[in-house]
Amino acid sequence: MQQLDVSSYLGKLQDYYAKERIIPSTTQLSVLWNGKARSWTHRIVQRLKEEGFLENGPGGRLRPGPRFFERTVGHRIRAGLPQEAFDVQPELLRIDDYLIEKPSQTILFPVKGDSMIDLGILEGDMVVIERSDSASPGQVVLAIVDNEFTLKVLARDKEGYYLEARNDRRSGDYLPIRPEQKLEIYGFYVGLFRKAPASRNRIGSSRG
Amino acid sequence: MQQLDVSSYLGKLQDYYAKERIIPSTTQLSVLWNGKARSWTHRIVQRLKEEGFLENGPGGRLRPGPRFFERTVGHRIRAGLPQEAFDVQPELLRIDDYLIEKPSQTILFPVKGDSMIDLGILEGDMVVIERSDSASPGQVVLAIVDNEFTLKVLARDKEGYYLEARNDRRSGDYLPIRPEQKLEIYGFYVGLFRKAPASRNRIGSSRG
DNA sequence: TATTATAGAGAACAATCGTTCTCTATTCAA
DNA sequence: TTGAATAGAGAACGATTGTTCTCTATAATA
Repeated sequence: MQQLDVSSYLGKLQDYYAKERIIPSTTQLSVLWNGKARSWTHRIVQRLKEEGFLENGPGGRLRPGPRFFERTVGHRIRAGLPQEAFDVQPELLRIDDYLIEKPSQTILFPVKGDSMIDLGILEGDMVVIERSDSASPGQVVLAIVDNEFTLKVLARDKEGYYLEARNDRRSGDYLPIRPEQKLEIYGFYVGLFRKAPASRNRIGSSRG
Repeated sequence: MQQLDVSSYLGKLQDYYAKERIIPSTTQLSVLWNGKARSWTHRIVQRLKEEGFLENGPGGRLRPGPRFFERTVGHRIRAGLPQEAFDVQPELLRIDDYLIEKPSQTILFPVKGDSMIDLGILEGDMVVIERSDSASPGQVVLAIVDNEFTLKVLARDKEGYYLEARNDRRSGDYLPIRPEQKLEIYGFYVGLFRKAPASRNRIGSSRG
């Protein structure tokens, strides 16, 4: 009548995955889980699948399921915290996987200037751009204007497509850009990442 | 005498992996690469291994190699010609390595609220936190207040340490937090990443 | 023209795969 | 004490695996 404690098996598997980046086969899992029989291993795998930690990819191979990357902060470090503040282990999740859907059509771009600051896009950020010739109004796009790349919001009115900045405080400096002929779009914005410069963090604690 | 263009094969494989989170078997790769013979597929895989895009994990299975997650970084100025990428080698970057220095001491944390919006940290962003019990004034820290995690700027005055928000427009809503006893710091902010929700992108092109 | 590398087909190998079956212990609750 | 669930062993299945052969056809080079 007791519950099968699947978590110790899962823990070992997660550690293995963090190191090898592969879900092992049943045979190898048996070894990893202290040499149990393959049939038994298979049964545990079934449980992990039912609970969403594993799933079958194409070809019957195992792969991480949606819950595989979960881990609770409280459990690991602060048992006292009642809050279910679960986070994600960076060893398990690749940020890359999270941000990029079509690697072959994705390019990273460093952001210049503060024209998109209202969308939380700062100078020095790296934006993730998915290549595309076209986009919809309202989308953030990387366009080519005067032989330079520029990140702006695509907009449209009766006169056609144009580009808008997103910086209310300096809206006078960033007037809408209307192309002379064709508006050339290079791709659209799908995400960004930012490394906080140690220096920027330390800039005084006084607020304007 | 011509070079085998392995990059188109690699691109398809990278796209597949981004979707399925598995490197397929030789047989499946043959299908993915437009139905080539298994022996030929195997030869291409060998090349990808030589170049560091793939490698053999335990059990002979394929897994992503060290170069598999490299992404190209564009530069601001567009090279004069419509065709980019001639003999100039593009700069490559691995997002995970860029953001995370100490994986075992790093956690990812989802941002709640807009209290740090002036630093470009928005609701729904994932912040990269490096564990530490202490921090310097001016640093952005993840602290524990009232049994909840909160991301704020660490500050200090004659009365001691306290936490500040960074939201000028709603500064009245985010008053400095002064702990009753000890200020408990969980770690400090080293970066963030953000996936642009498709819906957020489409929110109208009109500006307040 | 002869040569060489690319691009591909097809067969064959032992090894491993996931899965299913039947058979024991052990443990715990009714 | 009985029954049922857990925990595990072991054998066996056909399918798929990675790999290695040998054999063509094409295309570019020397």
